[in-house]
Amino acid sequence: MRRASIKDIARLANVSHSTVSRALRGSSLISPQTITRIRQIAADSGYRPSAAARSLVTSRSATIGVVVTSIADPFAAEVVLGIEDAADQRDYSVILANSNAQPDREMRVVRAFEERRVDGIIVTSSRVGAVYAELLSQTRVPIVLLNNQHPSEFMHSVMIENLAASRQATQHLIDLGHKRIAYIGDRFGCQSDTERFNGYQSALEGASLPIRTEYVGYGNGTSEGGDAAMSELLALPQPPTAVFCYNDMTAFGAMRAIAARGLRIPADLSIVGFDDLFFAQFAAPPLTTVRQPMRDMGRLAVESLLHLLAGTQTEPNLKMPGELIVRQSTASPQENA
Amino acid sequence: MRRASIKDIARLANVSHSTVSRALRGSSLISPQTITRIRQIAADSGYRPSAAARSLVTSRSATIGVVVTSIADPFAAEVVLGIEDAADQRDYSVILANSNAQPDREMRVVRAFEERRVDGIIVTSSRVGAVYAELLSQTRVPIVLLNNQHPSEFMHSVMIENLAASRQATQHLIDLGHKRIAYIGDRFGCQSDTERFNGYQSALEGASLPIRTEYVGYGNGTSEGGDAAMSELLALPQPPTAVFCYNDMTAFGAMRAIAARGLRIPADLSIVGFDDLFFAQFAAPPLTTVRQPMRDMGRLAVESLLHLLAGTQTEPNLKMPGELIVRQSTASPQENA
DNA sequence: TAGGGTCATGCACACGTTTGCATGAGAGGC
DNA sequence: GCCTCTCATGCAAACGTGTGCATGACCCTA
Repeated sequence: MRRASIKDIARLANVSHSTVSRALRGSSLISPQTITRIRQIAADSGYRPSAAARSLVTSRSATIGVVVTSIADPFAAEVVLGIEDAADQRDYSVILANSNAQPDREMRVVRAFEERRVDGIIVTSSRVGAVYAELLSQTRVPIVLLNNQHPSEFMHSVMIENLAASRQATQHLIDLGHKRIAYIGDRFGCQSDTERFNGYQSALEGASLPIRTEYVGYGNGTSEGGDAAMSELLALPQPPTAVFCYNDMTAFGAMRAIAARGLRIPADLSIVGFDDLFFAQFAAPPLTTVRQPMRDMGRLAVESLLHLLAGTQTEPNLKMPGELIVRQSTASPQENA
Repeated sequence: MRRASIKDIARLANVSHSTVSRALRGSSLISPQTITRIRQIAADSGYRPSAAARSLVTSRSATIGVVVTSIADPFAAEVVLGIEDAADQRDYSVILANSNAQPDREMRVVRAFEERRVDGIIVTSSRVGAVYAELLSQTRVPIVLLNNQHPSEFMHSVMIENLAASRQATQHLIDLGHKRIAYIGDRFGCQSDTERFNGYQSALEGASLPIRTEYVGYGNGTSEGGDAAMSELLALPQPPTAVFCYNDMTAFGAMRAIAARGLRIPADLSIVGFDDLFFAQFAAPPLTTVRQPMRDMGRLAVESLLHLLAGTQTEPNLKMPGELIVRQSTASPQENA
């Protein structure tokens, strides 16, 4: 059986379908009694307006498309939670797509978004290159990038304040008395990595500590990468006493490599992560890390997008502050180290 | 500027818009030359068919709605990854909605799905009660429940084989020589909890071990719940030597409670979880647990839904096997225990 | 009582697609 | 040369909603 349409309601109420349309939208053209009467009938018959028909005539879909590399990435999941929450409050729906960092998949995703006429797109932590950025910019849909890894001035963005946060995290290690501080980054050199490395470097320089190239390890943002990079650092003749990691996943891998060699955290080595994933507090020991306000960043991305849609003027490039969360993976270095 | 429509393409190609429609869909009514010519023109002008217009006439939206309690829940995230992957392969899009277990939010979600005329709905790990189930069953959209907590025969479902998996997990502890084995469940007594408890009970009975009520703790599926329940177990005059937890989050909380008292895992206590969340391997020590094939369950839910849509006959209630993953959180009990 | 003004409602078109049916052009058989 | 058949294409309606404009009822004023 067909779903009830606006015309069915009109027949039941002995009015024209335009009156029903206006009544349901609360138009001031319709008398209050008619409005309540029609609304009652609509509710009784379980009427649901067709979003497709509406968007066909209004050319707005009340839908935003969200691209993540993988929703199984806890960072992305938290961001999407914030996005969906903010979208829901404004009666927007969220279409989710995983890119898996596969170029062909990215293409399909954008195409699907265009066909569905999403009102806007939010892309989180994209690592895909210039080609994709160009593709995105060609589509006429407003776009907000969240922690994007390819700077592009013409788009709106929400970013974490990488430099200041990394400097603070490194300073924390310096304050504890560490002098041999390593950094495990992301070998693909995305923007976050560059900025976090700069913060690390800046803190060391501020403390007149040397930047030793052998203390700069290269992971890939995953635990495996952190494990491998940490293993190399530990094989050095004079290993570091503290390590600042590009992100928590890298830190988890590093911690595993440390434990595998029978070393203790923080007695033998201090570790600092970045993100404050939910699991950071359950690591052994609980991980000192920089908290990214992931949900708020998601919410902010939605607000930024809606401003873009409404045409209201706003700051296009938003920076959110990170917050250092000190737990038990950091301590002063041992005397004999 | 308006997006190019099928009529714009028709004008460019000097044909009627119906010919364009058929050509793009590859109808055999249109000559091959015309098809390639029209497709070329459409590609050149960046034409994207309007999903809204199409779904208006076909009354199919190529969209499935997914309800999760929270996408930040790692279990839900993995499931959704599988869902989105399978959906993408069939050219379906996924609309994601978080219920946060709030009844009013549930209502809004279902309403939004109905308005968007989703072809089907997948609900994962729903804990909401009979009212919601009734609401769901009233909507005429096909529904597949994944690890649902309220048995309802009339709907399709994908479930983990709780009983067998729990029995196996408990048997693993029995095989290690444990005799005082506790279970930390979910106080809200959802279906998964009941089934897992039954598996635990069945294994103990098989080994002629007594079921001691003081060894049945009540968490709530979160780490806090596990922490509290474990604390009570440890306060017993004769604490257990092994604990089987309702899920990994509960196990993480239990491990924290154990560590807080200076006890060691697995020397003093063995712990088994359920889910095999990504983080289980990084716990201290890495957690022995039952793996749920979360992504495959998500994929299967999509296939089940599409069968439902196509009207093809299939098994409505699918059960997936769990797999015991033995890591380092379980060992034989100490002699003096 | 005629005219103007306000208010509530209806008419008809538009949005972009799919699809049943009609149409027109050839080709082939008688 | 006419009829029929096939093949490629066009016409027009339909899906469900929003909205500019017209319409009709009613009231008020002169």
